[in-house]
Amino acid sequence: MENQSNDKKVFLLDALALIFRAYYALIRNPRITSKGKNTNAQFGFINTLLDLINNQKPTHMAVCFDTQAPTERHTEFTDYKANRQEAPEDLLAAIPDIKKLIRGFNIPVLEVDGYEADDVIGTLSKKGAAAGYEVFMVTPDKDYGQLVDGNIKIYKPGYQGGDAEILGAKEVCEKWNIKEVHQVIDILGLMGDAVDNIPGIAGVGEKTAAKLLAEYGTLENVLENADKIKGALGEKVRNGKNSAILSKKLATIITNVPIEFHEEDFRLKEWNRDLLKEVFIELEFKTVAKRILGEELSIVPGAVPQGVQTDLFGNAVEGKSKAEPKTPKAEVAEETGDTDRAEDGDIVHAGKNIQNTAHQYRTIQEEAAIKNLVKELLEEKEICFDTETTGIDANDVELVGMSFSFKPGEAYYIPCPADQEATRAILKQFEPVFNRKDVLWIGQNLKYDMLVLKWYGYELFGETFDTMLAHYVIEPDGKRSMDMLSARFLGYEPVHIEELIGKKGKNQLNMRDVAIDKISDYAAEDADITLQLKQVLSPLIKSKEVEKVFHEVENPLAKVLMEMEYEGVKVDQDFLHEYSKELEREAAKAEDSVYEQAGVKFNLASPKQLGEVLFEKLKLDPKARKTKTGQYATGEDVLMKLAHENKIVEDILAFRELTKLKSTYVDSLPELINRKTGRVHTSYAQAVAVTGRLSSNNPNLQNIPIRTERGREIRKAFVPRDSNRVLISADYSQIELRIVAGISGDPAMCDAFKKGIDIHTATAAKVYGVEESAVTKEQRYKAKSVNFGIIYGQGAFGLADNLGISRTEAKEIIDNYKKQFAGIDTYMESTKAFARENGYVQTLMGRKRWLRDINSSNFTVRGFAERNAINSPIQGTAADMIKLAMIKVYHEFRKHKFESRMILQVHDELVFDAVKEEVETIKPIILDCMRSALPLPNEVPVEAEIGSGINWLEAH
DNA sequence: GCGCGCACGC
DNA sequence: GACGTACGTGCGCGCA
Repeated sequence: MENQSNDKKVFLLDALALIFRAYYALIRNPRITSKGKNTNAQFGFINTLLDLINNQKPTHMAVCFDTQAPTERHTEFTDYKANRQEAPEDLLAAIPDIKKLIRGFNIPVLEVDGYEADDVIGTLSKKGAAAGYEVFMVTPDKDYGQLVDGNIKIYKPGYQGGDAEILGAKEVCEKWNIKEVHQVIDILGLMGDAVDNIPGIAGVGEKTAAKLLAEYGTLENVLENADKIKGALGEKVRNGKNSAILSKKLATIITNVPIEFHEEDFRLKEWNRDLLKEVFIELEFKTVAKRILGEELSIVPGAVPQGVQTDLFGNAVEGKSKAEPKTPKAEVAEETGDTDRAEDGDIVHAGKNIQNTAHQYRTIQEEAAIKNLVKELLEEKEICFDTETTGIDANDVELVGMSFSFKPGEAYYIPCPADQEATRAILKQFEPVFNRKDVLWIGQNLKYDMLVLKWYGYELFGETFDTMLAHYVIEPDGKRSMDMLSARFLGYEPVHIEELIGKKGKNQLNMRDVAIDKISDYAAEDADITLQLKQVLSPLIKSKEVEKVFHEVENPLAKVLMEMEYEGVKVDQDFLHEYSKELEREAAKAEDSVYEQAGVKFNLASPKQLGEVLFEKLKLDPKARKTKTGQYATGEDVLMKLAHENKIVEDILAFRELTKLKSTYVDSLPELINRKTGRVHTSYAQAVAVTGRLSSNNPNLQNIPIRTERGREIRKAFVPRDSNRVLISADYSQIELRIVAGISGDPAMCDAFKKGIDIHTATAAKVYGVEESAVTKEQRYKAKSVNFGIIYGQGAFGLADNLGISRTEAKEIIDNYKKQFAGIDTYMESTKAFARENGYVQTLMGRKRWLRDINSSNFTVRGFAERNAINSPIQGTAADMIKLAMIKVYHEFRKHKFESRMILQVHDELVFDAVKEEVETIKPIILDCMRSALPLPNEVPVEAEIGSGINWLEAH
């Protein structure tokens, strides 16, 4: 389309279709109850219009308004389903506003009674092209049909002009490269439910329909010969006759519309600014009005009003505009006057460009030179330290070199030879430096470097400033590789590691294989950059007011985590081996049973194939849900709904569970056992989860099964390292709810915790207005779900889904909950208000999460931000608390010189590999550390439970 | 190599 | 049918 000159284009907008789409987007979401002015109908229309004007700069345009709105055809459509008959009323309500907008923008209107925009373009295909114009039609999906040589040419979804026939859906899909049948409907300018009716017969899928059409030629022939069609199919065809005819009528484009093409009728004129202003005020489009009218934006490219960069359905439109879109971040900064953002921007420019700055990187190998360096390092107050190693698993690498930097632009690299004795000798010379207590160690992900050192027997005693963690507390979302941080905060792109060792893959080199002078430059630069990053990030830590969580939580924790990773946990290989065989047998049994019942062999592990078998071959559910990629959804929730009627589903679920357990846990764990220690050493990611939680990988020990009988067995494989030890597990009880109670100060909930009443029972008693002793199991279960939902900021919809109850009932429960626990409702509202005001929310330790979308005018985006606003302080405070507890436990253990070790953290649980004689001594210490780590407001008590046993399952 | 669907934890 | 459902990691499939 690029080669089309603008003055040869005419754009047609089907206003009614646009409103229709917006309207359905509205009513499909039950949470949208607003019937106010500022609805999606108007908004969607203006978005599409502005998008078009800004991107395509048409000189000629017309709105094709289906004037008999709803026209005969639209009326028929809404009759398809009785419950949608309310549609036209609201639709009509929006029309006057749309008309005002059209007048404001001074767009020519084509009013042709009783015809669709489709018909108009169909007709113009015969008449308009002669005038030398290309006619484009903007459909609700913003796909274009182009008029070429009197025919409408289809780009992406489009429609066939002229005397359009209804094609078999399959044929249409093939012809226009469309995956989903419902898109055909969009193409034809119709809406949703007619999906089932292409070619108009309910219950006849596209494949069957195509077959029928191929056999009889036309739809009319199919219907005429309906009696000859055998069985259920014939029945369906006969029953669906009327809707088939209607479908065809709906989709047929009329090409004899009484309209003539006159160039001047389509030419765009000046906007009527006064009228626009009036309409915008009326519709409360304040932001749009300000941007369109307050500034000279008009239709100049590069001046796309950012406030309307969402599509018809309220989704953010990315990269559609030729103008460089501002990031949402920038937008927030602008709207809230967030000076910190501006500060960030300044830093990029204020930062030194290392490339242009004289630097001195030196490789230190001679003993005398090392002595000199050590002497110097003993004097410095702050030292940046970095290691180069042979791999990324710190528990299984050799040191290749170390770099130090203490002055920007200067750095030293000390190569360490493959001969480990020689490397040890070099390290020995640095021992006094490592042992310094009066030094601040600076590094990027120091946990890694400390772990490498630990394997060589050294420890860093000084305090630490980890640039990765600094960035984590400054900006918990977003990426933070060193290259990225350098580019962003120093304005410099460092040498990328792939330039040394090649792209990742089987041919990637080992650091050991790279020439020393090459590594030296790279490694020294890393230390230099990290040092400079510290200078930049340090003031940001202060200005963002996150010193507390940074200095008191994250930095000290890194060392604790390092030690836990170093210790590892022993797994019982024999047990897993046996269990693997058992799982294998059972999985095979379930698999065979599925094939037998399905009557066909396929790959059961493939959701795609399974979906086809279940819903096409076995036809278990004629209304099977599909995923966004067009596959049948076969998730657990979907299958469970079919479970009571079909034994095959049971077997499928069993197969899923068994193979999941086998592949993810039983068979993988032994492969991650470290050769040196015979244990698995997980790695904790300290700067990944936006809420402040840790995450665990290689292996992930935070998702070991516990829910099901068979899954739970796996916990038996986690054992103490020798027979003189046991495992201890200590976990917080209802910690997140206690935090909710504490920070909201809700008297009812605080009281329940203070009295030590089971919180879900207490909740049920309140919500259902009964005595605690009279609460039924079901009431407690429902109350538990509500409590759970509160923590996640979930609404009635999610609750209903979770409990399998109606949304009405869910809403009732929630309303009652809010009444009984008014403090919680207030907390949720005030948290959202705080977020709107400040652009962030925070935990008790001052850990912040910035919510740039909290003031978004898009309800979906804003809703997401609002849920985060509620959830993050809760989840984050729980994360702060256990992190503080871990630091406390670690220091207590060191102080008492216990040999027992903390080895795992699973969000609200700590696991210890404990020496038997110490068990009774350390249990109260652990509990005390956990309870006192972070006292909650309003005297809400913090409780923890503890147990021990010969494996993790028993300890729990 | 990557996106997706699915499933495990808290 | 499409919209949404806290925070994570990892597996196998299917496609490029």
